Amino acid sequence: MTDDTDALAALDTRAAFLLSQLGAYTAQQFAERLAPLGIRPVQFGVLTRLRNADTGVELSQQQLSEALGIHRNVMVSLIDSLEERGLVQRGAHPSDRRAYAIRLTDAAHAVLGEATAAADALEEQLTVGLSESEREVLVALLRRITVEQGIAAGVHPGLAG
Amino acid sequence: MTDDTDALAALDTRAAFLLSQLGAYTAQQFAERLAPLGIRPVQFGVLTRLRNADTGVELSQQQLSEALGIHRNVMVSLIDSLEERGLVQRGAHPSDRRAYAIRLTDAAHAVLGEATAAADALEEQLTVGLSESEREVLVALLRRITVEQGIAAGVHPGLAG
DNA sequence: TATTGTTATACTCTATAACTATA
DNA sequence: TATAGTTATAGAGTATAACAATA
Repeated sequence: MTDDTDALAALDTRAAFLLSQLGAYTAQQFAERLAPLGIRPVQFGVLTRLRNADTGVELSQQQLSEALGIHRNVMVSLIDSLEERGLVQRGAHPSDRRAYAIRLTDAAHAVLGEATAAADALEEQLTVGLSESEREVLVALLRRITVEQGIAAGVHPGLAG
Repeated sequence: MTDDTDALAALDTRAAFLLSQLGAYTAQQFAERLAPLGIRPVQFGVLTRLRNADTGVELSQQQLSEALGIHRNVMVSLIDSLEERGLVQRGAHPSDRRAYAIRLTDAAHAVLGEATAAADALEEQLTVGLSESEREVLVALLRRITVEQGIAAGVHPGLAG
């Protein structure tokens, strides 16, 4: 075994490198699968957060920013793009005249369905070589790391502003 | 359980989301650990590739670009910055007068030692909650995914140009 | 006085094309 | 004719500061 092979093998035995490498690959693949729907992963995150809100609860841009770890300045153009795309509407906020109440349109629910199917397909693509129990072991280990590292559920650092 | 909790839990049961989330976090942590050394992850990749080269083999910028999946235009300023930092030198290429032979300096070997220590510390930080056998299971599963997806060993998509 | 949404600015990254010198 | 290195340019993304309206 040459020095070169040793060193390359060493990279592949580091969880840190593999996580970073696979994370970038996965994000790229997801972006490509979302592209035909006209949205990017960060916009999918906004739409998902809005869908997950309890019925009757009005989310402002500020609340969306905090929930997703995105700066409120960035949220402005993000909501702009979603509004132009016809996926959200800026409505009057019931209790704060400074804020907007961001609401999903019917078109957004349709797009969310297709985006969820894209996420399912990607999950299948990534774990095609694993048995169901292996997939569960992987997810359990990854979840334990996120908990240990204090990463909030559903908050993606790569989308942070 | 509310709709909100269901949906958040669902994100955390997707290997794809966890990989993307943890990958971004890991890359961020590594960048922060490298910052005191005055280099970024992509520069660490270049230095590592140079160190891994067989003794006597001269690597050109073009060869580095191909090995790391970075565009050659980007490699120019990358080598510029490493040269200004005193970590590499552009020497005459022995067999091609169009190309440079990129060589590591003594300072680079020192920095590589510290960077490797930083990578070790990050590996420890990420896997502190896992037993040694759990860490091995995780690495084995991640490696199988990279092989299945056709991701070349040591090539990081996030550094691609 | 603090907060919501907004805009402007600058800085970094990235993607593309084109140029030169050599092969 | 193709390749190695370089430069210029434009676009995207990000970070900071500041502003008007409202709390």
